[in-house]
Amino acid sequence: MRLTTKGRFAVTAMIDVAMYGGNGPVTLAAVSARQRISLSYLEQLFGKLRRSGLVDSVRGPGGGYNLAKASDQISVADVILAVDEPIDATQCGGRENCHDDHRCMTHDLWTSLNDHIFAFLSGVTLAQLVRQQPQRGETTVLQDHRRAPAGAPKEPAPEAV
Amino acid sequence: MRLTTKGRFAVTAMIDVAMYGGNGPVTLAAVSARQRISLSYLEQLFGKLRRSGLVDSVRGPGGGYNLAKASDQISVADVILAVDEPIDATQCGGRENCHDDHRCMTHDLWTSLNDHIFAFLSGVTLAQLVRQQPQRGETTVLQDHRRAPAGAPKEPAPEAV
DNA sequence: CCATTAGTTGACTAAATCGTTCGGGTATAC
DNA sequence: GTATACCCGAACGATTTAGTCAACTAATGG
Repeated sequence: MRLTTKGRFAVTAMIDVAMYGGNGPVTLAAVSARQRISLSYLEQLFGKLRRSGLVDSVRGPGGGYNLAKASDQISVADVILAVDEPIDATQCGGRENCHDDHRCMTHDLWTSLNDHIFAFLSGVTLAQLVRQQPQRGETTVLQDHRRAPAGAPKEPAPEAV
Repeated sequence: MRLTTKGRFAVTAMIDVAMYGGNGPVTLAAVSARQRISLSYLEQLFGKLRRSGLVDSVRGPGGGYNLAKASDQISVADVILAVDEPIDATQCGGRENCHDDHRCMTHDLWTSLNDHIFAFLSGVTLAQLVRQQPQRGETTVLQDHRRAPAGAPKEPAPEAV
């Protein structure tokens, strides 16, 4: 399980679709405007989300994206797995990587870690996240994931662990 | 909390120091040879680990690195935080990023996520990891984190989540 | 039918990060 | 004073990130 900003973008966009998808498909242009994510980047992400079966696309005017499943059936882990490719192919028991025939020392650690994080993220659904949102009427901005400019004052954000 | 292979390298190396540091400092050259990590990369990582107070260095012949604290006082989270810079400076309550005065939608999600992962990694100490290792005599290879070659058969590793 | 809307695809880019290599320093033990 | 080992920084190729551009296809509305 890799954790980058890419997954955050995808989750943010999916929440947006979940929130605004009540009446008809949500267009990526609308998501882009609301969440300040580049349209083309969203296209890339939703291409993966669609191929992973998390969203359905409707082409033509009035088209856009719908969640393929109910929002309580889509977990954060699903979204992140769809867009973030797996971190590592080095399976220790395997062939080329671990030389000699020694067993990988950190194998158990990372297996356990991955399992734990995955379990946690699998337990968080889009529905839960939507429910947490303050239901303001119009364009609720989620979060700007863009990196702060280099010269910005660097007070440590408590959540930026 | 960012999760990349960089942190894995650092943890692997720290486990090596914990295991072989019984009698005197451990040289990075030895770690490099045992764990197949580039010496210069180790130097970079241990520079950060030293500045974070996780290891002490001894210069000159017979020198090397010692753990600055007992191995049960150093957590995986400590190591990863030392070498992996924080993923994101976008603190939602903040200035430039979230426009208007809306609160960040995913703020709670990522705070909770970070806390959870951080708590998990904080609970895993080097001592626990060392204890898990099969105590073979000589050079126990931990794990080769290098990416598998492009053409390799892509059977999905169960732990590569 | 046909123009418009909107998804789909692919190539291409700048920047950042990753892992590594190189070349020089500086402190210390022998 | 020389070998050892930490220390520092520059540079590099490969990969990932985030974003742009352009061409294409499908479906709707008039």
